[in-house]
Amino acid sequence: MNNVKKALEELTLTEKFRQGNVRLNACPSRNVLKDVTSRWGVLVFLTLQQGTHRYSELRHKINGVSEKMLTQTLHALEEDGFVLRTAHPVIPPHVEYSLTESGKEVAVRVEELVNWIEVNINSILTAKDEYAAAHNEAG
Amino acid sequence: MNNVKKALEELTLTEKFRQGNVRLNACPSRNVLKDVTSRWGVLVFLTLQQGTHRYSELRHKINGVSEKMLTQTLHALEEDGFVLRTAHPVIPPHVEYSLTESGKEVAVRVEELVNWIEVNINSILTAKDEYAAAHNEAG
DNA sequence: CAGCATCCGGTTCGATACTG
DNA sequence: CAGTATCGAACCGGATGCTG
Repeated sequence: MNNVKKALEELTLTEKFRQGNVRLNACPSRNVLKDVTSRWGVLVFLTLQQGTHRYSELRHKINGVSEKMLTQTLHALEEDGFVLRTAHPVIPPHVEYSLTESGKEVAVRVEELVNWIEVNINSILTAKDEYAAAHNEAG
Repeated sequence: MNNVKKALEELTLTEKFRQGNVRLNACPSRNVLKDVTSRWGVLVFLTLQQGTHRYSELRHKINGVSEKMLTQTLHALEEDGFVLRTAHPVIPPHVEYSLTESGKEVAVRVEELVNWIEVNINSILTAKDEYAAAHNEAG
């Protein structure tokens, strides 16, 4: 089946990455981009840009995120070198997340994008209404 | 209009489900943000920023996108008022997609983000390697 | 050429329950 | 508090058939 074939190709890719220093000509930036622009990745950047946060603080501020997805998102961004994880060996556990230097670079660009959308959300919604009306006039 | 009123009520309901919060202002932008930062949304912005494209051209340039997802993405962005769809009534069909003014505004910000990542992809990958090494030193 | 409708396997998401 | 494990639900993406 195609599935097997595809899985095999992906395995090969994974192994290339694992074995280390192979710089693929295929764009790895798309993988990083996927982490950054992921649903919760964006919100993590926005939140951490305002300073260091604990896990529970992130969970509280990023409304709607599940534990699993927050953990998963933080892991990915940590692996990409955008987020720094600092675990204090105390009981109860105390873990802090902050942006690295490169993380801050990304964050300002993410913020510019989000900021534009928030500023223009009203005209966007208006356009949406008009679009819906135009496509639903027979209603 | 009744449509607007009803849409507003539905929006409020959606907000309650999505956020469980009273802040009506923060949430619609999150929906738009989701469209913009979606996996293929980003690539559509980047491609259309270079000019008008036909459906098949988009499908060809955005490597890996399926027909269904491209259609779905274009619909969402059109509804948000970022993409303009122009269908020429000829046989065979000729449909062109381009960015609206607000779409262009978004596109430049998306491009800045992507551009930074592409420029810094090497140091990001290096960091990734180091991270993997540090977490895998036992072999 | 540019879609839409549908089915289906695979992946991802998210709530719950549980661990250290 | 900060996660992990698990399972059902939702979503993604390919294939196919049909339309104009």
